[in-house]
Amino acid sequence: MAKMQKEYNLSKNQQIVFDIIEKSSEPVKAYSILFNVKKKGIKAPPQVYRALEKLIKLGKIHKVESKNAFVACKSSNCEISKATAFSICEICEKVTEIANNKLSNFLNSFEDKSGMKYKKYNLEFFGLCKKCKKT
Amino acid sequence: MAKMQKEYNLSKNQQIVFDIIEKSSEPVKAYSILFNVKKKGIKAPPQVYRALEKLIKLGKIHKVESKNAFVACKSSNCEISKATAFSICEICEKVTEIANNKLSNFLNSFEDKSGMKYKKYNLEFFGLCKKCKKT
DNA sequence: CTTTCAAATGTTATATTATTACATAGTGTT
DNA sequence: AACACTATGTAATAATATAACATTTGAAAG
Repeated sequence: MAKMQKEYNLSKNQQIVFDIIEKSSEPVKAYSILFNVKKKGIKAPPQVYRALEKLIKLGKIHKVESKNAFVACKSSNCEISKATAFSICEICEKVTEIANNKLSNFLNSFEDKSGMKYKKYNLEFFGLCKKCKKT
Repeated sequence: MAKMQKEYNLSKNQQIVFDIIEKSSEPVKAYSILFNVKKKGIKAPPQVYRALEKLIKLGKIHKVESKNAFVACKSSNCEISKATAFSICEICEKVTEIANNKLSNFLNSFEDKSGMKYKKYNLEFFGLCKKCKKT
């Protein structure tokens, strides 16, 4: 049975920061993380930012640029992910990672006339989620 | 002869800020703008940020989220633009707005299973530009 | 022309986000 | 043990952005 893959060797601080982000149902800001981990001995911004940086490199979290906040990667466990797409509700601010093959195939193979080949992208869609559309 | 459309009624500060951004060949940061307009009497951050906010609303500039910097909209003069796509070179950091119908058509009509309809998107591609690829 | 209202401005202070710099400690080799 | 590499701790500060409030401007309506 396909149990979740083993957490890949995160260091102490990395694991602490990752746990906070993963447990959250919404994007978490760096200083909110910092506040929440004071009790665990992490006291200063660089400790948090260093962990965030590493977690991003590992593909375990993503930064939602328009919000300066971080979410755990849901689309594929522990894979290094260079292609991210989010949907963001403009009212309730809910952020959801989009996993859609048509979208990712299209973007991963996109080339424009500039001759630039893209290895990585970040896409943020804005609109109204189902719930907020009704009200 | 199709002369550039009249600048649509920008206020004094808005015009000053826009001129700086438009003349730059690269994305401009808010505090860089602030520094550059001190001589014109704009002295404090809110003056710059308010102008930026308005210019974004008007579609005359865009924010490059991953860089916290601002570029003039090149793809269509003076239109309110809710769909932005950029290519960003990871070495030289050159940022170019992508105007590509196939891309914009695809994204504008994209719908995912969440039932969310998107009115707006921002896409940032990362890679190596032609020049940097060679080196 | 003057009243009115919304938009824009000026100003001070402060909040939020992120990095630099440097010292120390752990971890896994050879 | 010696080495290199990664991670940690800590203080200070840089960079980005907003809040709050007073005032002015400019266009539209009476």
